[in-house]
Amino acid sequence: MTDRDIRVLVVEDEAIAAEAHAAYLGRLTGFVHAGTVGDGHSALRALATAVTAGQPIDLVLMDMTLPDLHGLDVSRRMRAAGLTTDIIAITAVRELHIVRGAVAAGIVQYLIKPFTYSTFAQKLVQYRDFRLQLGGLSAMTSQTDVDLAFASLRTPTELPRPKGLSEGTLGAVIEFLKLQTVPVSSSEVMEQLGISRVTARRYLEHLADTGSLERSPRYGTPGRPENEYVWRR
Amino acid sequence: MTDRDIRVLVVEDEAIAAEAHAAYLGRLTGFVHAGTVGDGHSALRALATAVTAGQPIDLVLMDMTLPDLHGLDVSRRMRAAGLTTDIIAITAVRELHIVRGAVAAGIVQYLIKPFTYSTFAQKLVQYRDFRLQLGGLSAMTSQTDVDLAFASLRTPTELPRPKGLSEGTLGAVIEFLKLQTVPVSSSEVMEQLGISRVTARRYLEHLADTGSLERSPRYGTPGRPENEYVWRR
DNA sequence: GCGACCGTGACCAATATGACCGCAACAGTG
DNA sequence: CACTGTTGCGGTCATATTGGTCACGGTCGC
Repeated sequence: MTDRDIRVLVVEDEAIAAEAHAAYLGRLTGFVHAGTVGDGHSALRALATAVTAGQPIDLVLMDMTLPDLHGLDVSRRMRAAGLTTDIIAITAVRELHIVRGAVAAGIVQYLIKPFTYSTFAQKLVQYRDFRLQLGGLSAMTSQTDVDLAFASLRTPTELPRPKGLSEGTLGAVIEFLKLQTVPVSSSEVMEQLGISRVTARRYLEHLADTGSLERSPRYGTPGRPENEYVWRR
Repeated sequence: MTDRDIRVLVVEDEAIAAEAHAAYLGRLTGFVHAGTVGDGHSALRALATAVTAGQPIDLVLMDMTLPDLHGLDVSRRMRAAGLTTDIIAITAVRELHIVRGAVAAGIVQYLIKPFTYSTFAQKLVQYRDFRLQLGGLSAMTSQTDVDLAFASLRTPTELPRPKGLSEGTLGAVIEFLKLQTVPVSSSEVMEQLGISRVTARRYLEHLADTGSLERSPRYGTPGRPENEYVWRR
């Protein structure tokens, strides 16, 4: 299913934005810019011809504010036409009230303008991972497997800093972890940074939950296994 | 938006299962069982009349195997009719290949039969939280807010884990077993994962008891027969 | 003085260890 | 050939050990 690149159609009426999206796409591996259209009806036509040409679109980057139709209407018409193409919505802040309908229309991701390249890349990489995970779904039989696949689509990589964590300490912990080449335990973080083990764990766990850290138990010694952490990339 | 109960329509052709779902619903606060239908066309009719009666359905628990239409078709027709009702799909294991289309049809959750009450409750509570979060979204303006709302809908559920077993170790053991093509013994798991034989056996036995693993004794060598385990697909 | 953040210590949980038990293969004896 | 003791290895259990977890209280800044 995903042994080839993901073909992406950009639906955006502003030429500058459309070019930016295409350029962003070019910087990501696994994606191919399959074309750009400026309004809803053109999008529907383009999707149909792509199917008849044997090169169906896999993903649509759809701006919600189009000259003829609303992006949500385009999505609904796509569904009515039987298309299962995935859609990532691009919307301005003032249109947030349509998030609700977007879920029902089968929109997989939501990008709020203006966005940076890293945000854009993050969302598309998540989508790519989701497809990869679904690709191996034939062998999956459990609720957990499906949950995991869905989760890879909709987990924010950047949680806001919860209560009990301070900016300064968090920065220090991150900085320390980035310098390490081998996994470190909470005790080592405690020693090196001069903070208590409990505090060190608070920050390490938060970073692990948000996906910045890889967490794995360390065995071999008697006693409860100790978690060790590595900075991801 | 969510200052009232969530009205739920059960679409299920087997009477026993339908009753079970309704009963489960009754045990959850914030949900109201708005009716039960046994096939796709009845579902579409019921949804339409609910709208004209001024009491629209908020959520459909849709079995995928229906006597007249496939649940996925019913979902598509709902979208084509302009309904933004949310859908939780209920499916058997052998239908897993339709997960892909389900996303595009705007299906928010996936339940695999047979499921326990706790799994059921977990999914519905997640959905309720999602609605609550969206309800307060009018004042929100950031990408993070939308991400959080979406995440509350699709976070991975951790499988129930009896005492004495840790999340990380269980995951490691499962991962290792999935990679094996031939049955492995507890000693082999011990060596490869660097854990003690006793620990390895605790996890293997648990997985075998819950049905994830096939267990059989291995003879031929001197000494007490050794159990060997295979991941069950 | 109030909230946010961190430390402390008691308690809980998960693991390794080692002694002991059970089972099957093996070898020797009748 | 049958029976029996021996041997070797994995399963089982109790215990020690260590880190994780939680609730509370202190301290610092606003």
